[in-house]
Amino acid sequence: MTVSKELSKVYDPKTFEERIYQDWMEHKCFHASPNPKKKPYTIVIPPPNITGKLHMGHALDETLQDILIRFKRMQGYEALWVPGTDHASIATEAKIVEAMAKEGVTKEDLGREGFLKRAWAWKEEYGGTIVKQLQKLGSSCDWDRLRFTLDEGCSKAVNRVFVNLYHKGLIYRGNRMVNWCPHCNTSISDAEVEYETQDGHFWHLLYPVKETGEFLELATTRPETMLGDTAVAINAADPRYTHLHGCHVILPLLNKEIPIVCDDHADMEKGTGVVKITPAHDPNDYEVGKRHDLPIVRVFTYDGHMTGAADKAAADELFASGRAAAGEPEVLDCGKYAGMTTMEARKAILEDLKAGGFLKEVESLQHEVGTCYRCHTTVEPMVSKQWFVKMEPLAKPAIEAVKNGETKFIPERFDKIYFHWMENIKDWCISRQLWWGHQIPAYYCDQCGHMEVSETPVDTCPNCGKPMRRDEDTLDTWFSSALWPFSTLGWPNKTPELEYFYPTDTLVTGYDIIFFWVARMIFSALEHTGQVPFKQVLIHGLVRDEQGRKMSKSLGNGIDPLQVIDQYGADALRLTLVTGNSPGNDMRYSDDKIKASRNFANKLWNATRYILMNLGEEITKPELPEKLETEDKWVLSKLNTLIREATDNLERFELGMAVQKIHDFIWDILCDWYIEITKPRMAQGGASALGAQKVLSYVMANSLKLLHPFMPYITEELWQAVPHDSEFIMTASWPVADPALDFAQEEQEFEMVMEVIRGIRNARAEKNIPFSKKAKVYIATAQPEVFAKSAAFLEKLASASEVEVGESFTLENPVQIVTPHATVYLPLGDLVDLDKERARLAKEKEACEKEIEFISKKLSNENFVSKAPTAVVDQQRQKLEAAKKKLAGVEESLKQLA
RNA sequence: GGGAGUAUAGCUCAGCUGGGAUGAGCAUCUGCCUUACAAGCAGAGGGUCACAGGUUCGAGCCCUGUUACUCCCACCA
Repeated sequence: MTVSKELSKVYDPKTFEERIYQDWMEHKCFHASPNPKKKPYTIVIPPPNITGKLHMGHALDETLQDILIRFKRMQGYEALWVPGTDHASIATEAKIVEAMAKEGVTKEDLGREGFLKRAWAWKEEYGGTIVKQLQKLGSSCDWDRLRFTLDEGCSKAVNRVFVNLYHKGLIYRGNRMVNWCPHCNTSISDAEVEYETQDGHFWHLLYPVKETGEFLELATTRPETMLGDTAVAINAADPRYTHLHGCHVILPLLNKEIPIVCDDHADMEKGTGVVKITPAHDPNDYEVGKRHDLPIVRVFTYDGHMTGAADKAAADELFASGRAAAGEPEVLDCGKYAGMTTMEARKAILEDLKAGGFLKEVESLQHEVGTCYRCHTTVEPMVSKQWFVKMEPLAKPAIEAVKNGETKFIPERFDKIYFHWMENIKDWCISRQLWWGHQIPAYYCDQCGHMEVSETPVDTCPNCGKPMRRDEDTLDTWFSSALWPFSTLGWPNKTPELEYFYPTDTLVTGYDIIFFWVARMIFSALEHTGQVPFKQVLIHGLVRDEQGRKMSKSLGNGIDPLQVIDQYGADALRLTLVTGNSPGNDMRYSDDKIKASRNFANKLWNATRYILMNLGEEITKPELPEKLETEDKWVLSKLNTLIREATDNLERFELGMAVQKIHDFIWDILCDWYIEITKPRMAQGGASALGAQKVLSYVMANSLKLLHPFMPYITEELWQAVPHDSEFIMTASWPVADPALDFAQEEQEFEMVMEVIRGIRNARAEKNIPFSKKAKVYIATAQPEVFAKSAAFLEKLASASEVEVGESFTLENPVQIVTPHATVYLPLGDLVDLDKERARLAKEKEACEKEIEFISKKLSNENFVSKAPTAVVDQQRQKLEAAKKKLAGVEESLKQLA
């Protein structure tokens, strides 16, 4: 890498970010492989969808991961960050189908093979976009290990898992009530249903009772399902309907006789206490149907229309052939309604009911309607034959693993959400009526009805020798991503990577996919590898817009991270995302924040320029001079504290805290104080200047290291420019506090000088004295040695023309600034208003007395002294001492003014 | 119907498992182009830590209750 000691005057990330990333790549800085000499640290990326475009959520997620992985890498771990992408079955298939529609081509036109060919071509063309975008952020993933959920290795893992679970009886196929999306034309899992509050109606219908001729009133929000009613339920204990036990109603429009059954599902408190039962299209009714052995009559097609003669014929044929599985629904020919969409049918049926006198009234209401999380089409519950994972046996150990701390959520409160979900989990519907995905490894013989589940293709029936047909369906996308932490490391093969890097360490993800993904990884890993997939789950929140709204396509309020990077640089974006971010909480993005981050980068850039401008040729690596001045010791001691605290914060995943402290150190301690203080020394030249140069280089090198995980580009660029002792900062070692550089005494002494400087600045600012107007400073102190060498600092930082240190001074009407350790006299001549000075000092006196009273009261409290920790008590005593000293000084000053 | 989160300076948020809020950035006001940086420097003003109780020597932090906003879960016909 080229060393450029000439830095431009203004921070311009565009000139180096890309070059640095290339350099890292060429030098394989991101690569990790099993290394017995080091401890592993592993993160697997939450694989973004190949259809995806980088958004702020990704940017936050990747930034946090990159900070952790860079930190651990510098700490000496063999740090592996496994990257990859997700095939995203529904999303991708929908996208391709949409593109095809523009050309007037349908899936069916191409056939399965043709479609998949096209899908893979699409993946080759666009699937890499998101990867390039991740790289712009500076993500230090091991790109040699880039994986895809549909690649060979992941597919092998999927098949192995499916077959294993099947043979253990944990995967089964059957007719069950599932959520059906008529738009995506597939079943979806419970987790994929999103409930939305919608305005709807309660239609009160009247069903005539066959035996008595009376009308039973019941209400429904979905009248079109009435064609599939196979009973009406009442509660056995309901006195209103005792006389109807065992009776029947005549289903309007169809004139079909269906029974009145007694079931607890019918709630006497609600409405009329009568409920229609449609086992094929309502989860509750399905259960009632099972209890009463009611027929299941399907009236909707899978693409959201009313069934007709052809649908019925197909079903009838299935029954006739004897191949109908248990629970196979019958199908109704809906006659005049056949072929209508469910909404059209609703309208027509209501009209007919009204005409027949079966519609009593219409009531408006708001209710929760299940919609597809992909397309937000209203989900139709349907009985359908699907594959399921039996969850209860898998959930138990997964709950246990979090309970006993093998996997920890950060913050902890997400435990509860996880437990609640796991404890109430239902079987997971994993089959999807899609083509883009892992095809289910099940084979059927149409001749004898035999089924084989196998990792390898089964062409002929082992039972009767006839050809076998593979299940057409594919698996839920989340089925493969559930295996991600181990499938990417080579499982089911016993690879060295799996051996070394697994279980992984930290999973970083948003709280929105705990159910979809995190929970499923945990039970899958425990079941198939016997270990948890990761030790910690660091949960972050959403990045919202300036007004706190969720960023969304429909609102058009999304901010493109790539544009931000283009304008301000990746480092500024990263710093913005991590600053003030605390685990589990949402954050707001704002332009002001990004500008503040960019400004910090600029500050750091210029501080480095200052160092370089003053750097002696003989300094080639960061090293300390033999003789350290008080201010050197002060800054080094502060640096030690920073190293300890920032490291501690990082280890506890308090990334926002860590970066805040590093930021403050660089800006306040290093730039505003230490650099300023070196200026007189630089001007002076000689050993003193050289010493300052060395300390500056040393402190800067360490600051850059500490900041590197957060702002990798700028720190690398600057590292190359300042004296450094490692080729790349990203592979340099993490700073460790050196106890030899703890200087408590000098820290305190220098703080005394700072107190004086602040005091003078304050007094001058109050009186609006311009910086250029210098004034002589007299320091009266009991510790003259502390202030002996401060003249240069005071001249530079407090506009002192000259400094005199002594035990006491008598001057004509000076401004007096009192600190606990000194009284400063500023002879400002006409600028001093004696009355105002007296008033100011009187106010200070009052404040001191108040403070003394407050602390004394505290210290005279027996309980406080005996019960509070000694450190706290000592601190209070010190404060009291300081306040008393200051009071004495103030009183003395007042006396002089009197 | 259950559960969770949030409530701290005008705005956006920190506050490390209790020790006087020197809180931070932005915004506002004052003065400075002090040769690294005006994307900067030095200052100032600004807070009953949502409300009411309780525990404690001591509460922004712990407990109880209340209010407001947000989110998640749930089969209500």
